[in-house]
Amino acid sequence: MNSLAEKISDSELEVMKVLWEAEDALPVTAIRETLAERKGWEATTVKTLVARLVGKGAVSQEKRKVFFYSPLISEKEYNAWATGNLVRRLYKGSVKDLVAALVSSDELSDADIAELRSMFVVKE
Amino acid sequence: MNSLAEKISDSELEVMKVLWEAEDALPVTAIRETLAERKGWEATTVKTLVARLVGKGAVSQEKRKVFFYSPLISEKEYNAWATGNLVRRLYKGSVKDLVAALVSSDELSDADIAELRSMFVVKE
DNA sequence: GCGTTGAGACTACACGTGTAATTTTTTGGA
DNA sequence: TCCAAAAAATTACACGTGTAGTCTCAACGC
Repeated sequence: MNSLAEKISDSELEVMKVLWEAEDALPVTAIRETLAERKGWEATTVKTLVARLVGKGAVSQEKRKVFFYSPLISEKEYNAWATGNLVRRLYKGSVKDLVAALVSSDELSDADIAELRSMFVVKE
Repeated sequence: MNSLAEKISDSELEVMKVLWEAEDALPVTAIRETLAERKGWEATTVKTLVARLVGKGAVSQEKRKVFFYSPLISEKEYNAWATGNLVRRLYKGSVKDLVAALVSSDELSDADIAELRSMFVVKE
């Protein structure tokens, strides 16, 4: 997300998720079906969102019989960027502060904590 | 943030930060001065943001000689909520996935990792 | 008492977002 | 070849946000 793609909105993110789940490029009809089911959105709504994502450079379109769309940024990339954003916004850039906040909040189950601990122990 | 306060925008968050840093309620002039310095904002801009925060229930105003403002939600509370949001939005609610993503991205220095590890080891 | 000054209220305005309807263009089948 | 149905483009519209300007009213100093 080297400033290539502008900010992705909540609704747009839902579209990205559909594209990320697919191994291949998808026609808008496929996206639309998934999102009709998942979010109850109308076909034109989905079209609008896809168009905006293309405009933002987050999705590419390829003209076959019909337009096929694929993500230009990966989920990993986007998540890392968005998470970094949060860390900067709320924790002055300190990832440690973020994790500390998570640990000290009630958001984590004991199982979560155990898993985290094992991550850090195992992790070289 | 039991739906008491609606979403706080980026600019509004800057105001909240000023209020969080103060131990006491602040008149708008104080907020304004800090933000003029910090962000270059005009007095009326700050007023607007403060008013919106009051409208959202995130800040209370108290009439003294002049209005004094104090946060109705704490930084901890807000951060926990916003972080939880991110976890839900991007990591299907799995905090572990978030931390795993952080660890496997290049966002963490070795020192960060070491600190995190010690957090988990010490932490009962 | 009256005017100046600063606080607060009201207004502004463009751009992004959520959510679509309507219009136009293709295209495959009769 | 011409039409219907699907795909794409264009248009819509209200609400939130960033960023202020202007108007009004009260209080303090002369």
